[in-house]
Amino acid sequence: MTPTSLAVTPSTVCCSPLVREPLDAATAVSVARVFKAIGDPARLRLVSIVAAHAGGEACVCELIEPLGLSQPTVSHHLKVLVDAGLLHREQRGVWAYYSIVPAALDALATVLDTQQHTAP
Amino acid sequence: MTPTSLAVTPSTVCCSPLVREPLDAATAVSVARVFKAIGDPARLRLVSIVAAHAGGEACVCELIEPLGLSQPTVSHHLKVLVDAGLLHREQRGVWAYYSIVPAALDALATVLDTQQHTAP
DNA sequence: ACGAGACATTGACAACTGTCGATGTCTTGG
DNA sequence: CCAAGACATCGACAGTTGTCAATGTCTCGT
Repeated sequence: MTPTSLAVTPSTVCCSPLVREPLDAATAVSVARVFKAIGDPARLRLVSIVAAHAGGEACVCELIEPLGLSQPTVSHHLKVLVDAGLLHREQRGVWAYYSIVPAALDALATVLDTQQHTAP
Repeated sequence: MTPTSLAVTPSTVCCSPLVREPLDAATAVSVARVFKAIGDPARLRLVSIVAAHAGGEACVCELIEPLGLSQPTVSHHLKVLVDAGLLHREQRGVWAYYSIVPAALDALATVLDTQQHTAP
C-alpha cells in the first residue's frame, strides 16, 4: 500500500509490480474458512457422497457407513460443512437430509479461477 | 453392512440411490490435502498476492510485508503451498521466486464443478 | 576470502482439530 | 403417554497446526 514516489529502493529491485488487487485480509479469512471445511478427507467425501445421491441430497444414515466413522463424528463434520455454507440441512420427519449448496461451490471455483490467469 | 434379505428395513426407507460414484478414500485424501493448503488465510493471500503480480510470480521479499507475518512464518507457508503443488519455487540468484501452478488450481476447480450438478 | 543479505530450517509452545463414548433431544408408532 | 429410533451435543484426549526467535545455508559483491 501507499507506494512512495521513490523510483528504486534496494528491496524493490527484485520484484515485479502488481497487476491487480490481491485478496484483502478479511476476504481471505472468510474464503479460507470454506476451503478449510472441504480441506478434510472425511468432509470432502461427505460433500461428494451427498452430491452423488439422486436429488443432490442424502440422509445421515447413508453417510455413516461409507465413511467408516462413528455417527457423532459424521454429525460433527456435517455441522462444520453447514456452518461453512457448503451444505443445507433439512429435517423431514425423523430423518435429517443434507443437500449441496451449489452457490458456495461456485464461489470457491470463482476464487480459484481468478488466481489462474495473469492479466496482461 | 450385511443387508438382510428382508424387503424393507427401517433404516433403508429414507434414502435415495447413488447416481454416480463418489470420491474414493484415497482420492479424497490427496485432494483434501490441497484444499487444506489454501484453507488458511495467510496461504490463500500468498497465492492471491503471487497471482496478482506481473508474470504470475513474486519473490519472498514482496510477500512478507503485506501479510504482516514474520519471515520464517511466510517461508513455512510457502513450503506448504509448494508441497501441495500449488506454487512453484525457482531460485534466481539471491532471490527465490514463487509462481502459480495453474494446473493445480484447475484440478481443484474441476473437483468443485463435479459436485455441483446432479445427474438427471 | 570475507561479509552482507535473502531465505530456509530448527526448536518450542499455545491453540486448534479430529475422533470417540456417553448422553441428550426430538419425532413417530403403539 | 411411553418406548424406540435418528440424530445432535457434551466431555475428553491425542495429534496437528500456526507462529515466532534463533540459527543455519547459500549467493553475490567487494
